[in-house]
Amino acid sequence: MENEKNEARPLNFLEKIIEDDLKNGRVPDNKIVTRFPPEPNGYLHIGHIKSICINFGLAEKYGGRCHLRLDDTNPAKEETEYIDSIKEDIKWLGFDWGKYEFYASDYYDQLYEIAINLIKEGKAYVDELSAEEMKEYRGSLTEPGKNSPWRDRSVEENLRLFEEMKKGKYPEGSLTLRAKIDMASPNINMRDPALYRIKYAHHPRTGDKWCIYPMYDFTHPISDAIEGITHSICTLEFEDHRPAYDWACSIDGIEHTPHQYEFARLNINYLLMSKRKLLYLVNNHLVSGWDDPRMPTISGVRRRGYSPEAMKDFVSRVGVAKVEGVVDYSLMEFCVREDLNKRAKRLMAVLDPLKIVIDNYPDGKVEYFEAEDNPEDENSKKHKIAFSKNLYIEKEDFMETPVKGYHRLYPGNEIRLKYAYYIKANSIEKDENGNILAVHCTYDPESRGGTTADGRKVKGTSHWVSADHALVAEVRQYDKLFKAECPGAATGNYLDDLNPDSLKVIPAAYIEEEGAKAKVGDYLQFIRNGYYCVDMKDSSAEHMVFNRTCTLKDSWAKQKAKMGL
RNA sequence: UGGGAUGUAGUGUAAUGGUAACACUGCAGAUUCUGGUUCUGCCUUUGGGGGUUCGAAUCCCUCCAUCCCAGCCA
Repeated sequence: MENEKNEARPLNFLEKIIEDDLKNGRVPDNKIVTRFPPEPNGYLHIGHIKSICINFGLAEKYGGRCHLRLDDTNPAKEETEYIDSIKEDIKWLGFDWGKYEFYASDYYDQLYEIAINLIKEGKAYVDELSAEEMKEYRGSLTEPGKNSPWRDRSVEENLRLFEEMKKGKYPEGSLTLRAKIDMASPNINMRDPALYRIKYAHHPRTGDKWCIYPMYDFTHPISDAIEGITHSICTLEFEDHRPAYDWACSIDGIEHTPHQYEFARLNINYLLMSKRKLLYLVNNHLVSGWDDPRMPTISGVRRRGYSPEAMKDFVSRVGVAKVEGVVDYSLMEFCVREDLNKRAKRLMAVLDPLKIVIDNYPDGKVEYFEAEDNPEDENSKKHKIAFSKNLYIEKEDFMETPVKGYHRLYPGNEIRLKYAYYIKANSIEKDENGNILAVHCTYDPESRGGTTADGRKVKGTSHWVSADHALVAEVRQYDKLFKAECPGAATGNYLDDLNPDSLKVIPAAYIEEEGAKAKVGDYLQFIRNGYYCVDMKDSSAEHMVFNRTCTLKDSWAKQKAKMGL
């Protein structure tokens, strides 16, 4: 099913490059090797799904392999918790790196040796410039930089200093090891980039073994080279680093030469993908955590009830290119709905109840009707639904004085209760303030099962539950976290665009009994209400909690809006 | 103002010298025991200006717009 959809798609620019490389024998053993290299400093988000799908997807498609490499070169920011969540998220998406799990820190010894050789070749030096001084010496975007006064130390002195740096003789920030490239380069990344800095931080994997840590521009290309990566795919902001990447790959002793390619990262309107901003939301309890169902994290969308297949379909539809754009949220919702429509089990749930009394239905009588689990599935199973005299329907399915175009229940109008009977509204029971307490109806016994012998049609079909049989559960109605397409665009502060209605809790919704069987991971549709899932954290057998994954398309709501209602 | 990149319907992505298309959105209609699904139709596109060519989204020149880069972050 998934493959059919992908087959028709044209090649993206990376696939073209790879096919060309393969065709021209530029790939060792004709096996491409890619890698997904997250820094374990936060939770993966939807943007990472694109990168994961590209890297693992390309490897799958061309019979190569994809490495998982945790880019752990900055112990100040990285934590084991993040490593674990990253692995879980990739697995959830259905990708498997097998034995190819690596850490940049696996290469610390090799990197150190390479640095020593660089020094010996006069291609690296220990600098004593402070951070501020280094900034000054770097020049600006328009002006060239100038050489550090420490640039021309002897090899011996550099070797000694670097050795001492490693041994912990110097405080943080006092010394760096720098590549000797070109302080006048128009590309700032080539103005003697730092290779190593001193950092007295506990590393999640190497502990306190090291107090000097290699920088990205040094570590990444060499890690790629060591692992035999053929196509090192990253996002656009690293384009400027490609010369540095190529510089590192050309260091003596590096035999394998990987190549870097850049694609545009995924942006989606109404969503924020910045780790810093997401972290703020978490720390300030504006959401319940990284896995809050409103978060654009992988753990968030998982808990929200999106399926990995839907997310993969989504990024596949977005495509891969070098144009920086913003994808419509509606495309993602489309993918989620399309996926869920095919797989979600249908249940009837009344979220905003209006009591219905079927006056001509015998007291205490209970009938069971059969409901299809999924009408989209030919082999759908069925389940039973209890019907009785006292029912609930949605409040919005009844109007005392109907507006134009309304074809649900109103006095004198006949509708169908799905799978059950036709009913007609007779009278309205109100309290002293005029609030409706119940609507009294009569049912047509001839319409049993939802159709009549005379073949007459009704325009409305409502879902319902039997008041005496319903499961009472909590329902969390999630909506977009931000109400603006580009949060913060108007005021400069994304918090101003937080959607105050992003979560509405319904403490006691009525759900048909079958709902009690729902488990974490099940995909559900509450008929006419939306797609739902069982909350993986807060739901229990005694107190079930359902999350709204997304709404159904609602053309009636649109029509009403147009009429100004 | 230095360097690097990118401009194709509202959005995303194809078309690499030969009829500009696919998907989403939007709009209209049909079907429907979910105002869902499904089906049909409609809307709208090559940033501007030159040039090469029988022919340009595609090649050349130029202008414009947008994004990225001055961490001892990745």
